[in-house]
Amino acid sequence: MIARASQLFLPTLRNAPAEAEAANHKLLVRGGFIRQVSAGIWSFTPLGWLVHRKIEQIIREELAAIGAQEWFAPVLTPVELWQATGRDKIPVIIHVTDGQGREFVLPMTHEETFTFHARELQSYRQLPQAWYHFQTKMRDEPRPKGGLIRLREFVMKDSYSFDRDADGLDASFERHRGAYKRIFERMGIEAYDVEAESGIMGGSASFDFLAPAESGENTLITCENGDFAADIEVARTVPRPPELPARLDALEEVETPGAATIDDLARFLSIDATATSKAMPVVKDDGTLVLGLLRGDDRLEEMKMVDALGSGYRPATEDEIRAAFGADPGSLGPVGYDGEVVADEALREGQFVAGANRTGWHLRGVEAGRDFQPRFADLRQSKEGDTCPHCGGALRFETAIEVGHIFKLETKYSAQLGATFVDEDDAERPLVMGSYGIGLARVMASAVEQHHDEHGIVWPEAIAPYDVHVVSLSGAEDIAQRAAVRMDERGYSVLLDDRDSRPGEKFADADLIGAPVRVTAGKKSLDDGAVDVRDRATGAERRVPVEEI
RNA sequence: CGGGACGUGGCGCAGCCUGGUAGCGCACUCGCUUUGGGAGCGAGGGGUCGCCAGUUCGAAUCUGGCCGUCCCGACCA
Repeated sequence: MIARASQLFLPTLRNAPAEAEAANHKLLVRGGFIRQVSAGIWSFTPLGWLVHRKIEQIIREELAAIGAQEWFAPVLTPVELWQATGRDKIPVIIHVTDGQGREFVLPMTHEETFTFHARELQSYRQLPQAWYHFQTKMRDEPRPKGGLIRLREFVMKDSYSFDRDADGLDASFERHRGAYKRIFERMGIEAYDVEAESGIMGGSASFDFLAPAESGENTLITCENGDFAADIEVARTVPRPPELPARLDALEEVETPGAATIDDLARFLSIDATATSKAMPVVKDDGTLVLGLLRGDDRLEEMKMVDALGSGYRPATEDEIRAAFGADPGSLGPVGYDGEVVADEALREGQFVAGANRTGWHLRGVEAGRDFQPRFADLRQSKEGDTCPHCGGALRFETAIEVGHIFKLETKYSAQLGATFVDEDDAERPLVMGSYGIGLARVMASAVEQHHDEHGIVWPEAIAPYDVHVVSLSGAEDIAQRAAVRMDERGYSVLLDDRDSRPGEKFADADLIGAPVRVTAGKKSLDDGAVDVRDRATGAERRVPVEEI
């Protein structure tokens, strides 16, 4: 089909709105793909919806290829279904009440609804099943941001797999993981599947798909040799080896007046920060005080601490610290402390300087196992300078957008909602479930973040709103028309800019809108009976006779 | 929820400090000229200055409250 720009709503802008900061935000608004209605709430214009639908169709095709079946499940969901799983209490869930006082939830994902339907699965003979739909999701985001990156309302593709056992789930999970890789590859989006936190979804394992992008909210770590990729929250990378002074046979007290920070301490003792340790007393949800211990140059990764403690926590107050250690913060250490000590793996080998639990004093030569008995855990946050745990290669740290997340839910939802089946041995068992999401708007944002230049968007072919953008300049309308028809007949989607405006304006809009190929018909090419075909990505242009395009 | 910034026509901005009847660029309408990277001339249209109160003869401008949007943090399938 040939779309005529003169008849379309194509609201391109010369300037981005002042509040736009992220590349996807600026360019999608300027290019006329999206318009904001409220914070985190956007309309897709006809142009933007073309892209959204292309993304949707690629996802649909790849899910069909693994045998998943498309549904359409409602947004309005009786609250009782969510009370059964306890998720009605999640703060970001939006609740509504109808005119008769009935309560509903506007879901952020559809585990409850699909598990409700899965009650109709009766026998292992019907398994496995994989169901999905595209539906609007709602989240009461406290802080929407970054254009399409963090939204209060957005379309998600969410799938749910139902298996009879863990092996079945593993297979379903891997099928989805493979489909996701193909989806992002087809869309021209660089994305990595990395281990992730399961958060409030629960379940036994989960993987994020992270697309490197400047305005992303996650930090992705990748190895230069391509054998490692992880989210910083769970990454276990190799820290720089410590520079330790000569070993001591026994502890040695040293006065360190006024040395309250690791920097002070290292300078005062003329040692490297890697030869020190850092004490982080925290209080668990149950009120227990635990001493976290890190190497001096490391920072605590809070998600890891939660995992290590098996509980939420908060930093201890100064009063609690004095009561437990008898010293001020800044002179705390594990030696002589009678509570639990959780030490980072980096402190397993070697001797470090630690606080002496006596204000203004430290201990040299502190050695785990000899001077204190810690439980070891991975607590440190990966940082620049760490090396790859597989090959020792250099690591790259970059921000990334979470475009997909896949979970092994096991039987969490099926057990709570009574979705059971009868197995081969006549036993009734809960379905073993997985759930798999992709945020379409985030995919669109990622594509723009990864593919743009100073002039506008450079859409990957598979999700471009149009395949070809024909610029019709005055005097060459006929040849432009012929070129458009020819492209159309060859199966390309064509945007024909037949508006009565100046060449510069048309070129600027073509760059902004970002179709992969631009075809210009104007006086220059007219004499040759030709058009100029330009590649949006490279800018390479060549003159081609109309009959040959 | 804490910190910061901003709110003046569709978009970008000035005016506010020092109160006096709202302006610029782009866009829009009409006419003429122009046409390979955001044209020129002429004539026009469009704004409760976020909202509410207060001070004042008079408020876009000063004061108070509220709302909205963006950024940082908290939070985050």
